[in-house]
Amino acid sequence: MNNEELLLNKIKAALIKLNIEVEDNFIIIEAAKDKIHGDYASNIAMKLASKQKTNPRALAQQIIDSIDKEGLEKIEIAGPGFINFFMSNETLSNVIDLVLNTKDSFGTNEKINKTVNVEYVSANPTGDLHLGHARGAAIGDSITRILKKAGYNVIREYYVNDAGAQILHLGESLKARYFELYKKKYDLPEDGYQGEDIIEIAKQFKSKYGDKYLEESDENIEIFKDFGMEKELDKLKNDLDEFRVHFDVFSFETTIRKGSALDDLALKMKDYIYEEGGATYLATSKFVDDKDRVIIKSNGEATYFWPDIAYHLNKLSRNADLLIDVLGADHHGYINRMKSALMMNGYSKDSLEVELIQMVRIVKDGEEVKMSKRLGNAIKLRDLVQEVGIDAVRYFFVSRDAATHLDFDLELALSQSSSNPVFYAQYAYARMNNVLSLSTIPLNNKYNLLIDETEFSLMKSLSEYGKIIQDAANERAPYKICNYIQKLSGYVHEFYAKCRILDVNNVDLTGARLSLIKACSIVIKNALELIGVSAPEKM
RNA sequence: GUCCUUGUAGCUCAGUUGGAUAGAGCAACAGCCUUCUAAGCUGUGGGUCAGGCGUUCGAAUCGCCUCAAGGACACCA
Repeated sequence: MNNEELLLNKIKAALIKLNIEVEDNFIIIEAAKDKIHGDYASNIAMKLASKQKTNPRALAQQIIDSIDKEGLEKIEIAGPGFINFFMSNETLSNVIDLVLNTKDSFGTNEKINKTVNVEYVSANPTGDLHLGHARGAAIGDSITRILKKAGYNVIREYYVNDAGAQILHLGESLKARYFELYKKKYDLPEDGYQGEDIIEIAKQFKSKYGDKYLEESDENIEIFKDFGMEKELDKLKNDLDEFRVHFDVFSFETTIRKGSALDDLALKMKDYIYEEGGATYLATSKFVDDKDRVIIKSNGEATYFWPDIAYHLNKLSRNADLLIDVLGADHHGYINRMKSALMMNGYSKDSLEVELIQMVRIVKDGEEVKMSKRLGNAIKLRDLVQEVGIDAVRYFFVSRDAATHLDFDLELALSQSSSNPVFYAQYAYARMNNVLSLSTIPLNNKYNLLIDETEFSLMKSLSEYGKIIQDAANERAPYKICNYIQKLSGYVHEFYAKCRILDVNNVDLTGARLSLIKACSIVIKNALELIGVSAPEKM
């Protein structure tokens, strides 16, 4: 039990004694900003005063009178009616043993019987991942790690749109490059891909098939499509793997559309489908969309929306209680459209949640760098990782709320300067690790010797970890983990600068301090893992 | 025009779901290494929380209006 929970239970018990009933989440315990106000504070008396027809300070006094004071140094009423709690040193230090005993599972919440399917990246396998994908990958992956830590069952999923025009262009582009290798001409489509990678794949195609597919006719295009996609997808998987982003399931549009799947779906949803001007519409405006959407164009082709509905239903049918899509911010209009379609099938509006990732603007020399995937001159994830390292890229991309625009300053990212906050945290970890490895003094639990202000800051900060994970999970907000890491690392550096840890003349204090920094190193490493950043033993 | 996101120190951003004197980092300035890693620490300066009105014991946070920036509003993906 952490300090907040301890106090919450105490307040709850006191309120019951006073015959006041409240919901658990009505009671708020917050860490005091100023030491004068103790360690923790609650505004419960002020929140309840008007309901109880009394004044806040009087109610606060009543609560204090009936509260169990074990583990507390003292309790005070302050200001308009705050109750300030001063914890005993022993209570504060409990967290050290808790961390040392539970190790990596510290901060893990009890299993929640809920399965969340998180879909992210889902870039078409027609080229390399660029920075926009990278932010989605970093955030999506971190969200899955945090949700798992918070106790959810998580399915990490990638959707491949392998049935559309883009893959056809890929096949044609590959075919053109393949023909080139035999000095033959095959017209590259206008929207074809020009990247170098296609030439490379063409060579692989040649070494596998030789000159077997040199006919001009379109009949063999499937061979090129499949081959190209497989190679491109392998590349994406490799890049993502290196970026520490992994998936449990890859779903393919062609599989979703197999056989009569879409026709069956149309039959099932027929009450909401109508034709107008040659096109087929879905009446999404009957639910939460502002207008109806085309699902089959007048030329007979399905829009992307239509198989996407089948896909989302497929995900839900696979034992998922909640779907989270991590998408680019340009998909804003997509949200209510898809929610409406799911509602038509009896799911609630909240069965789908979309995390929009705002654009990454790339700035160089004070000017925005535009990129184009087709022209092959985009800044690739792979290149960036090579320049600045995986840790910096991953940290940088999740360090802010997904909904805010991110200016990625190339010079800043490419220069390995100390302004990168990831070093601050890793350095804190490496320092502690270094001390632990140098010491021959055994760890002990004489925590009553830990009385420095910086030591209490560390203990309180450790105690907060579980709540931070809960918050980050509930709000799908990895940046909250970053903020926590910065705060805890800061306390570590302060402590390190102020308190000498190793002292052969004071084995008791040294042992207690070693226990404390061991606990800190466990939590920092753990928190860094949640955002996919490594914790180096040495720097 | 409608909708979404954003607006906090010179810059980049936090702000614990409405709490006490609004905080970090970078940048500037002044200090701290014969002792565990100075990629660090300590201190100083820096604010009309875009603006206005409202809600209440209490607002950066909630509501309405105005202003500004970016994005979305396809038989594109």
